Amino acid sequence: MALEHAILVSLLEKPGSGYELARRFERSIGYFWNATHQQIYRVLKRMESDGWIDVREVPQQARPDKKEYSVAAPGRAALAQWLHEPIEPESVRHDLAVKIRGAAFDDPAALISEVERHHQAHTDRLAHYLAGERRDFTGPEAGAVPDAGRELQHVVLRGGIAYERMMLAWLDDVLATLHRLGGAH
Amino acid sequence: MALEHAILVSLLEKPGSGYELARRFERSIGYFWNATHQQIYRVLKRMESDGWIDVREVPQQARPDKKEYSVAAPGRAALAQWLHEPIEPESVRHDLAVKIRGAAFDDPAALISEVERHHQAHTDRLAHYLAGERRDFTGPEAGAVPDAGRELQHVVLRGGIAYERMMLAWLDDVLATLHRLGGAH
DNA sequence: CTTGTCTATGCAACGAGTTGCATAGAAGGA
DNA sequence: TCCTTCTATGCAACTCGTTGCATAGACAAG
Repeated sequence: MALEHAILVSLLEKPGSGYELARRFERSIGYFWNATHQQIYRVLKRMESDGWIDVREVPQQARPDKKEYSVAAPGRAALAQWLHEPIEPESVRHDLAVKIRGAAFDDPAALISEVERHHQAHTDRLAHYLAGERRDFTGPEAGAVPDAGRELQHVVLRGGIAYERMMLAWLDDVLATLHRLGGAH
Repeated sequence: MALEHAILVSLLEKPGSGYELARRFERSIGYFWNATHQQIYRVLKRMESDGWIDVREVPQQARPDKKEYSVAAPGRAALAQWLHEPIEPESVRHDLAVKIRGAAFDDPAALISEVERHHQAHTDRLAHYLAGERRDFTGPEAGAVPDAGRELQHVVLRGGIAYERMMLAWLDDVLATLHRLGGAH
């Protein structure tokens, strides 16, 4: 229900086409809110017909023309309203947690390689976040003049980093547990 | 796609009715995988017609009769198969992260009370987890005889605890950032 | 020269998830 | 007495999300 709002934020940060939004959702924003290009195109259509966003046809050479979207006044208002509404604790879906509890009824040791794969994925994502932090949030200007947008993007990124570190520590705990159960067997 | 599997795990841990499953999803399991009673009843129907689970009508006094479900052999097999399939890094939806980035285009200070509400919710959930851990995973037998199911439930619970602690630390960071931006204003 | 990848947009169909409503008896409080 | 809450199940309608497929030009590698 908040894909519209995620798109509004992304377009306020920088106008762009549906395709570009889809790429952003794959990279930065998608780590906190994911969406496929189909979803994005459909929602952009609706937002446009609701007057939340404006379109501009941008002709290009050597590639198809694109439609660049930017946020209109009603879209800004809709975002402001959403920001003032309370939201509920998000609904989580931890497949891995379900699998771990399920492993009690199968072979726990068989999960080890799966958990190791996840460990690797989180290691990669952490490295990606840290590289982004070094690139975008270090240097002399950082901290001198407080830019709200920059500060807020940084605190969200710090959240991503904290999440990945927590996950890695937990996955180590899970692996140790699985090895213990496998060995006692 | 894995609600079936979450239900299978829950029914293997303890058979029960749709209503009981819905309550479990509200409490323990729902912190890692949430579902409404409508979804559960619908999926139970499908699982029953697929032969994954068995039903038993249980008459009761002073309350409506219930249908107690338990896992049949094909259900166990389906779960085992799923456990051996790799799963992708779960898709996340952090509304709050979107709101925080969106606050750059509104009043950051207006988010403070919202973030404080989330802080409170996570404090409560952490307390709930810790109480559960004290209740179910302490005492003389804990650690002496390694029971796989118990150990695996405990490691999942430790994950929940680690998650809540990480969130609380991050929300403190977010609050400090919002206060800094509000004060500089 | 064909195959594959990248940009760019979109339809159609299906499956998953949400919301509102309905039933119905028992228990407990205002 | 009436109102609400709890147990227990379910239908209907709707929106959201996913998957498969299609188009189409440009470019690079084999």
